[in-house]
Amino acid sequence: MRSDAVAATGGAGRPEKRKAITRAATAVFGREGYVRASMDAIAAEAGVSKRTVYNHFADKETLFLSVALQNSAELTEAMRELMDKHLDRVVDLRQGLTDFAVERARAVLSAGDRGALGRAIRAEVANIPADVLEAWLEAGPIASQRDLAQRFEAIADRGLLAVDDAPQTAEQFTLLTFHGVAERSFWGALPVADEELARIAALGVDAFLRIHRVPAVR
Amino acid sequence: MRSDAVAATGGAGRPEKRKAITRAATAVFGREGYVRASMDAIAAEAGVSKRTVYNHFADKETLFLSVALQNSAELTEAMRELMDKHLDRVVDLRQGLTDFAVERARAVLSAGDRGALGRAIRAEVANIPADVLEAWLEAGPIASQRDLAQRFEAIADRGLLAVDDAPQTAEQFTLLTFHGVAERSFWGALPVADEELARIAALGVDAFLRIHRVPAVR
DNA sequence: GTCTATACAGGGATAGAC
DNA sequence: GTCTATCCCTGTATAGAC
Repeated sequence: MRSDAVAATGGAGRPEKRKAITRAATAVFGREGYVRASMDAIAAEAGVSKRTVYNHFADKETLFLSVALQNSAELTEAMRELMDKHLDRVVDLRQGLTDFAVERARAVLSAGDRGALGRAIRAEVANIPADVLEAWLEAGPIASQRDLAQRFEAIADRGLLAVDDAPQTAEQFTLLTFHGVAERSFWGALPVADEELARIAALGVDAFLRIHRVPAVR
Repeated sequence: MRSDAVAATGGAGRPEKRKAITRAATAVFGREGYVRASMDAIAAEAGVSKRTVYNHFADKETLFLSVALQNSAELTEAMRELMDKHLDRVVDLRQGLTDFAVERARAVLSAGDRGALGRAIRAEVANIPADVLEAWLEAGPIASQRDLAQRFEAIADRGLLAVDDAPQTAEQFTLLTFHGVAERSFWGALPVADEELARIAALGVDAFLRIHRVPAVR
């Protein structure tokens, strides 16, 4: 893919049409993947003519990379809200972490096209220009992990957790509570039962707390 | 994809041609992914005519699913050898686990087409018939994890590790020492520096041992 | 009798033209 | 907004070669 694709076409045309196109593109790319998705299908799903699609986005690649970046930022924002809800002012740490783990997994891996596009990107990684991939990572997964690390730092400051390397701690938490389900469901391609999700979150949090338990005061 | 694809065509023709075809298919599917790979390219890479490819495999899908299953079994065998080497008769457990983690990550995620095909499968998961996917999982990831769980049980029997649920322990080990690199490299699509690999393995083993440390005898 | 080489029918895709 | 030029891919068919 070309690296300048994202900036190739500006914001011509009616904004609501543009929004319909990006929504449709997100859904279709998420369902079919980049190669299988057709511009015809996207235009049809957006309820506009194909000409209109090409009026807003120079080509298929531009459209894909554009919605990828947008989706990445949206998902990061959704993650931030989940952290606000479950990790700020937390009293029962185990409960807060478990709830966060469950809701994060559900948000990313469940049916909605939120996370589905992430699958398409992961599948196309080898064909995405390095700078766009970096931007996607930075707006998405990396930003979320950085955010999570900050929460852990705050929790450690309150004496609820033993943390010496916050980013590393956030990484461990994500591995133990999220990646198991992500792998099992192939990043949401296959459905995961809600109980399975809760079971894995609980086990993961348990292991996580065993690593980072605060030494008893004596 | 059709579910009977794997059994669709028998073993007609010269076996060495067949082998060349499967090797080429593994490489091309691994490089390009299922949709982008063309039967022309596979025939060319195998050094046979396209007609010969169709003589051995009914269609593109049959070929793909066939090499997928074969590759899965081969990878499992390679993993088994790594475990034999590093986890049987282990003396320094931390060292053995770390070496295993590093070599496993290298084997699956490094340039060779061993693990590359796994990427193609993960990308196509939504289009693979459930029973074939199950067979692939059973011959590959699941078999390896079961194997690893048995090693941990043996290690626990020797008093080197505290294990109460061996499959769960194997899962945690894989998450902590492998999935971080797998995710970072997008299952081998992007290169990973060898030092990065060693660093993550060491950190993962460290966390793992903290969870499963044998209580001191008193 | 299997393999090579090449050509071809049929379908579908992108992207542009009218 | 439809229509079309151009290309590529799958799978088959038709030649001849070891």
